[in-house]
Amino acid sequence: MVQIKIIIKFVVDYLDMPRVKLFDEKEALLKATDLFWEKGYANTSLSDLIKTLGISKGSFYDTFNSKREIFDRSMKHYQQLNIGYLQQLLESEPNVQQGIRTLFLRLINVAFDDSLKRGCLMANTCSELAGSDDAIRTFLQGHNAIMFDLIKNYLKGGGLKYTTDINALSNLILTQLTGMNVELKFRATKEEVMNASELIVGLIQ
Amino acid sequence: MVQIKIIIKFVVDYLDMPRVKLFDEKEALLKATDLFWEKGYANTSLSDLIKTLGISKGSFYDTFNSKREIFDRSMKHYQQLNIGYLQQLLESEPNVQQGIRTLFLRLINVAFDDSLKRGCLMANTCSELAGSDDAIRTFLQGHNAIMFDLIKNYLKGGGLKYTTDINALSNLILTQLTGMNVELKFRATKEEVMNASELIVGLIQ
DNA sequence: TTTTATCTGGACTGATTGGTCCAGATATGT
DNA sequence: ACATATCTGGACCAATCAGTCCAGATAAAA
Repeated sequence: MVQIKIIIKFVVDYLDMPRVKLFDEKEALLKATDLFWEKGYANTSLSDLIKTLGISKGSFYDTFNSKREIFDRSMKHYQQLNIGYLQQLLESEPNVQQGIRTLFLRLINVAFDDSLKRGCLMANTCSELAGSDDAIRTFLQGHNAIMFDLIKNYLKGGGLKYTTDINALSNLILTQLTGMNVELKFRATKEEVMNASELIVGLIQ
Repeated sequence: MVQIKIIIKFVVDYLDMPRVKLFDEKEALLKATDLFWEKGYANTSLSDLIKTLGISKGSFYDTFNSKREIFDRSMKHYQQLNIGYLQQLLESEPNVQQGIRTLFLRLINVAFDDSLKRGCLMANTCSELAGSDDAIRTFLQGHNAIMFDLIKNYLKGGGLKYTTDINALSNLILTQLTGMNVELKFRATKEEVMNASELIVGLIQ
């Protein structure tokens, strides 16, 4: 730690560095993520971005280079949040049936209570761009594979007695989550979605 | 019929109508539907439209008034196709378990073999616009209700012995179809999707 | 042939797009 | 005080956006 401080001091001395402090780049990325999540890629303009991030056009391009680049970074940031959230949820619930039930219920509650009806950034982007953009398609494929492994390994560790095809069940759960994220934009009540997801929960035994 | 011909002749005489024939409006609408389906609303430009429809800008605005209006008509046209297709499929299969299985399999095959990866126009529009456009949200809600009734009544007529909650099952099927339509844009193989849907089919007994 | 409505293609509008550039303001370590 | 890198805000760019308008071409019934 002392060594690092010495190195930093040396570099700073060497460059004679003024005005070192930047605006908070992580905070800006977080705001951008929220914006893309709400409006989609095409519908988010650069003037939207710099207004929301609270920085100037110059700083924006100095830091993020292009609209597409900050979008890619937003996607990765959102992905990390998503994966971390799922990991934490599954780790805290040893009963796998109850774990998946909670997964559904939390999504329903969060998505339904979101007045902006944003759904899921990954699902939205899949609908908007995966059909025409190879890089996006590959990224989403990778993300799905990660989510799949998390669910599958979780179920595998649950000592299920009657569930024969854990791969199929994992895919079923993931696809249902995707569908729910889309449909919750127009749903009037939570109950029908809850009842449907309970049918899947019933398969976990 | 004779009366109608007389009325038409009278109207034509009265207006002294020249150049009666229009370009094929239905065919143009079909092409527009395909285009919105492939590219989404925002990403479809007016120059895209008139190029694809093969008509001039003047004729376009004479006939369709605005980009939004032809989009609404495209949505309704797509909806009719969708509903008609589902009705026909269900009517032709008395065994409800087999009927739902066929529903899944056909979607998987059609969506997977679509090189344009268009998914479903309704699902795409839901992701793009339902969060911010009240009219679209209401329309999609209505469409979902129609699809729900079709599935529910179909299942109800199947004399199922072990299926207790037909409402929940109908919603489960619809949400799964939505999720599949989204995810099939990045899926590499059909099999995993098929195996997942078979778990739902297994609930129909 | 005349009449008349449709159709075409392009000029045009004002607004917005993503992106570049830069002069001047600002802040920080020396 | 000075040197210097960051930040700002706006001018500017070419391209595109949805939409308007219209003169001239076209075609069909009379």
